[in-house]
Amino acid sequence: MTLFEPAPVTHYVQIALNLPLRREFTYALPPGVTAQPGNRVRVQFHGRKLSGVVVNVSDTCDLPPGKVKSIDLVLDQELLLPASLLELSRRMSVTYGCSLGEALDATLPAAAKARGQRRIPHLELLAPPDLAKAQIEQLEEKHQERARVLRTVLEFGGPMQVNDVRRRTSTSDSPWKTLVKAGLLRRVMIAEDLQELVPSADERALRHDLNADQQRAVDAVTRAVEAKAHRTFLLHGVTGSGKTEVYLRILEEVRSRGRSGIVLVPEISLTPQTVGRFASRFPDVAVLHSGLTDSERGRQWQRLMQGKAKVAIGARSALFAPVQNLGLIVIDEEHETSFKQDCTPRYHARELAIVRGEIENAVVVLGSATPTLESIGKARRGIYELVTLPKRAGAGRMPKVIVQDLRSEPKEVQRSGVVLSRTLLVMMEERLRARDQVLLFLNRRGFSPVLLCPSCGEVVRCEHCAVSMTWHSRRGRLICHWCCNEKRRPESCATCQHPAMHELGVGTERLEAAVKQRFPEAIVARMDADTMTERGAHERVLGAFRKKQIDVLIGTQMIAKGLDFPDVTLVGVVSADTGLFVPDYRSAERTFQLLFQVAGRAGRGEKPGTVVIQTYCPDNYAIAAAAKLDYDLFVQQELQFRKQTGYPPFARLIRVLAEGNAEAEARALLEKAVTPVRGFAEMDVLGPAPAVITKVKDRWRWHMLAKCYTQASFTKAMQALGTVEDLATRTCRVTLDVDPSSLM
DNA sequence: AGCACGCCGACT
DNA sequence: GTCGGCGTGCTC
Repeated sequence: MTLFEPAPVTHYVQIALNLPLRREFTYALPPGVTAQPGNRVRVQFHGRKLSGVVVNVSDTCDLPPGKVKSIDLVLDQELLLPASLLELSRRMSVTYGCSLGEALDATLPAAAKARGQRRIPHLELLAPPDLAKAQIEQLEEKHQERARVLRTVLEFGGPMQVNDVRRRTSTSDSPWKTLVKAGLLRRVMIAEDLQELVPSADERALRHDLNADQQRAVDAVTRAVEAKAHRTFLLHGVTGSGKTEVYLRILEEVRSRGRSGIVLVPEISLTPQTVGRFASRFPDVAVLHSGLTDSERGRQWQRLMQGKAKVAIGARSALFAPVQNLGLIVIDEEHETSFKQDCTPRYHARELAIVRGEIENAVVVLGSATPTLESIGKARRGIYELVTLPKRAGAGRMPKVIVQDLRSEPKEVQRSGVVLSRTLLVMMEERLRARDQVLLFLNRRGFSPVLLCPSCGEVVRCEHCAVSMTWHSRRGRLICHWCCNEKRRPESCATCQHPAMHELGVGTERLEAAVKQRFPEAIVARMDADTMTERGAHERVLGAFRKKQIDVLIGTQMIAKGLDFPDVTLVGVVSADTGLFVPDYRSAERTFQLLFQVAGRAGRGEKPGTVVIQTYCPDNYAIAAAAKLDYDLFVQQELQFRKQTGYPPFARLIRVLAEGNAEAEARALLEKAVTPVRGFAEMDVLGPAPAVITKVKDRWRWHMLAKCYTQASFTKAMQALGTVEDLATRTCRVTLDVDPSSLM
């Protein structure tokens, strides 16, 4: 027994809250309560209960004592955020300009936040379908939003998540609430759709023997893992070169050394097949995806933290898997845009993976058949180590590519609207006769993107957005692809009263009609956002295509990636130029990538494949390089362009976007936002300028772009721009976007 | 982000 | 005379 009781020491904790406030708050720990950095706690904040994360603990506090409150309680002691993930969140907040609390919120699994079965609001049709249809007609003229919401739920054919409805119809809460009040819809709480991602059992990843290139890749990465130092590898492997087998072997090596691995795949690749390939080799895989219930995700988290699972696989957010003793992070298809989060915190999982690799001395492997210029640029400068798989591993051969110059088509064909060249038509006929299958790719939905007055040249524009409206013939409406606004097709030109409007350009609807007319015997199906509104439509169409119940499949982006059908021997790219003239420094890269990926759909089986690329610009370097399936040729030219213009990989971009009800307001706000970075060294500022689409949903948009040529100037710019979001007013919003994925 | 406080226009 | 618009400021 000591003579003096130790004086009760009050401990203070710094708490990060999930609010757009770029600072932390100090709370006191009640006597007897302990907490450490990484603990989640519940606190009273400005009259409401919030949960936050402890980021620091100290014995002292320099705030006036009356100001400091005590924390309410420490939540789930056992789910302590590891120090490395706390550090990763810090780096995220600095790099992407969000608060630490926001970064931590992205890092913690939605799972660990609320326990138990989560119930999600859904909307279902209450009125009989006939009545609903009649109501849609009625609402169409006066209440567009309500009509859209009702139609979307009707077409979906079952309870649909409120959030999905809002996203699909581009509306707020009020239209569906009004429909609920009117008794047409009902809001039901449904336990989260357990789309359990059961690893497909028939997806046995057979242990293929590695070829020399694959073995070299495995050895190189394994050596780096062995060295326990951070390194980044860029695995450049053509389609079908067996990248997955390489990942699997490296993971085996990682696991056999008692270390763990994380595999990130693009959202669309997170399927039972993909997961099955990993699960069949690693029984201890933890699958992290959006379809998990909170409690299930919490369980996966526990398994990883306790080291019971050593491999985590998932989309973007699986980067934050709390694995023990991390050895490897794989980013498959590193060029995919879904690795960039498009809401706060706007982090890029690929870039953050490298940060995590640095923090935890882990190796990062970026894999792709068409690496981004960012990654290949770093590989060329020796920042990443390049490993190539130049040959296809299995039976498939690279397809033959034919470039069809549309300028040489007869004028009457060009004028007819749908351009299907003679070459493509002849080949389609031949392949269909042989009972092979054909894919036609056109990255534009609807019938025609523009309705033009042939007399005065006016086009039908959206009243709410600075874009033309797309004519959708099946629905018989003009639709704005930015705000979903619809309207009736005008009988005559609104400006000059000319009696007929001309359909300019080709979308998938028009293409479908033309193909059906030209090949009446063939079974033609279309896959785009308009035909895929029903539940399960995706699987149904792809299933039918696999069973060869469909001869020609027409589609947008949706069919460009990952489809693997052995009887597809012809792929037609109807218009390779569609994305080429979008005012974005990446338009050539996107075009090349898309063409390369689409070409990869042909000749996946024994039979050789052919790709026909139709274009008005056969000499454009992106198209010419894609036609030769020559990635290096494209990169060589694109790097030159990027160097001249000062874009990535020669700069890191920061975009600031202001959106306001009046153009002047957005502009003025942005002028204010730029001032702190004007005249900085080693960087350039473009703008303020109107955004490419300068008005969306009646909101005017201005932006600026900071091109930072060095790490130092980037850091400095972020310090200066860190607070721009605080300039926002009630009517004008400001967003900061590092590594922006779109400049529109 | 939320929420309170506070200052000027159209309504019982 | 009050109800309510949204600008401003603060949150340990």
